[in-house]
Amino acid sequence: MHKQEVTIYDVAREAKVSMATVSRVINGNSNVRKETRERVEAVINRLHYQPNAVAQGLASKKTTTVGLIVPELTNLYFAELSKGIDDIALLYKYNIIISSIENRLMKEDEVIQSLLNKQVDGVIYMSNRLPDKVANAFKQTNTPVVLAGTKDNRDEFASVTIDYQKADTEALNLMYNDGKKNLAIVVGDPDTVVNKDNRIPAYRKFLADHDIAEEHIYTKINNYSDGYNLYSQLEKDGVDGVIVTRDVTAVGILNSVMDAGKNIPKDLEIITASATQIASVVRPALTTIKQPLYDMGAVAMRMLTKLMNNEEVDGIHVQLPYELLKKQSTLNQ
Amino acid sequence: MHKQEVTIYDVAREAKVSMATVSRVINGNSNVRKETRERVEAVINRLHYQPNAVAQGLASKKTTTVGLIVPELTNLYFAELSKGIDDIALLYKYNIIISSIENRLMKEDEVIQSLLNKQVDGVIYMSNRLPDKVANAFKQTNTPVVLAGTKDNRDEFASVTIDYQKADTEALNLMYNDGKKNLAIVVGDPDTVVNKDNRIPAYRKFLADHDIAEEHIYTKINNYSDGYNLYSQLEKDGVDGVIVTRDVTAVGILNSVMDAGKNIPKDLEIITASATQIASVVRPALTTIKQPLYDMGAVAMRMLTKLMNNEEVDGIHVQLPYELLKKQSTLNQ
DNA sequence: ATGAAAGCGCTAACAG
DNA sequence: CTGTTAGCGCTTTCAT
Repeated sequence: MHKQEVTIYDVAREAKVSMATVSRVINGNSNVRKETRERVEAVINRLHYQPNAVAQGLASKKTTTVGLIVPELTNLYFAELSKGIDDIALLYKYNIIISSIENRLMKEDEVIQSLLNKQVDGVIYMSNRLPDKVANAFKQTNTPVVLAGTKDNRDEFASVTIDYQKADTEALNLMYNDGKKNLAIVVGDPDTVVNKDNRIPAYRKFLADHDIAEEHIYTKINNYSDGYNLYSQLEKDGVDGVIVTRDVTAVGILNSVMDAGKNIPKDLEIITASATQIASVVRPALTTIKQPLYDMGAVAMRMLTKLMNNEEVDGIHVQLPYELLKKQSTLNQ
Repeated sequence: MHKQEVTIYDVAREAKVSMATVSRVINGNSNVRKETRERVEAVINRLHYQPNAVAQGLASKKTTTVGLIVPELTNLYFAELSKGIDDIALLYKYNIIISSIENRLMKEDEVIQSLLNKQVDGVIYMSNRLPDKVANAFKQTNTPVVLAGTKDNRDEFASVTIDYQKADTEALNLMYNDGKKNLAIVVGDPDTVVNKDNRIPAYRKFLADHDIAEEHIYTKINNYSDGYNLYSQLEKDGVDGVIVTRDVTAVGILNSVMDAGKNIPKDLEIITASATQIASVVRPALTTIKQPLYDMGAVAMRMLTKLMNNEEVDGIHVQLPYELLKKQSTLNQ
């Protein structure tokens, strides 16, 4: 970067006003006479002046930039959340610094620290774990944070989610009513708040409520091939209905079932807990708990703008409605 | 953002050195005596000092931030490119400001201008169109730009791509050798450089070389349902082999064919030109021109780091090798 | 090897 | 409504 060619000072000189007035014009401050404003604007256009956001940031202590923490870039679940975030960010003129934390090159807290050093005004956090170190960094720098599509057991961070327990219960119930009694749940990391405190308890409660003794919880099933390989186990365990948290995992199971010459949904019903595009284009199409991902992102970002401006927010834990979308991987259509 | 609690000045005072020396320590300048360095580092750790990147940016005129322009967030093609970019960016300690331009709320050049105002050190551009206004903005601000997975007819911007003409020719040839003589090409925007100057010419040349008179070029087919709806037309036109640029579009065609009770690849062969995960999990799996998306992103970002540091680059137009990956949507497996 | 001092480009009291 | 004056927190000559 070379020295900036035209600065606020040049505009001031050409328009025969002080920098302060130019600054007022830029920032839409109403305390400027119409004539003056127009004269300044004319000069701005003539010189093609563009304010230096870094200097603005240093002087005003606001960067109009928010950080986005995402576990993986190549996961449509986060991409769809991000889209909602991005639209609202654009609306409120915030830029987004995105940081994926899947990379083991740098530890998560270093990634977040580097974000904080950039003086972001706020953070949307989509990872399903929030280590103490990271939480402390947020608190120390007094940076507003909103969790999107995930939860934390500390109550202090705002969040936007769905009612995972209710959704899972409803999904299990659907399969149960289809006559499936040997139900299973397939998750990735069993220790995340969403899994440990919501999904798995809901599953266990369902079993208890229906006097089912045998529990089938499969953990650390993270991707397509994990799903594909899991089916032989499911078959061995006599599972006839399964709820899967990641849809690409569900597709792995789906393909495995079909390759084994079995039938979906007759031999196995599948319900996936996140409805990204991938769940709807495979055949048979997957019945899903349709989370309103775009809206969740949008609501999270909107809430963040309020927190950044110290506005009132009514309730920092928002739950949005989901929909149980019946497709071809369950019987009762 | 409140006033920063601990600044370089505090560290200087506590360590009994000048700000200049602290700055040298932070930036790894070797002109600091070992003892002094250690004393300063001790204070930095004790006070938990973190440099303010905004102030650094203003003073040094480098923000260690790059801009990423992406057409859509929810497209795995760009997501996989982005992952390669992100990994290399992390390696060289750059942050990424991502801007999607799918949003019609703000015009593209405004989005780019806002990025430039943030004083990004460079830009990776993934949109398939580069308007004059945008190109001029890049030139005026002297910001290095690398196009990733796309081309521009101006020769001035660096790019990382594959040889689209060669790839398409090879794909067409595969289908031709399978006995398919009524070949078609399906694209989105027909006026992008990649389509207009590469894919479509390659298709036409193939027809000419094989004395095929009838041309089937379908344009503005952008998404799953466009693809799904297109099949009736393809059938009417007697098309028996098709090359599709977007894989989700290809999946639309695929499902439409199957719903019509036809067979893939017997009745229709499909080759998709971008191998994202979605192409590999559907059944039948799609034969694809496998672009090395991750590598393309990584190479683009590496090249950008060189441009930002005024280092030598040998050739600003890089073509990476692709692979024609035969799956179940073509006969000759 | 270290320090003093002058900015980087802008905002924000404060005064008038 | 407008100008003056301090900074914001850091880097970077230029001396020494």
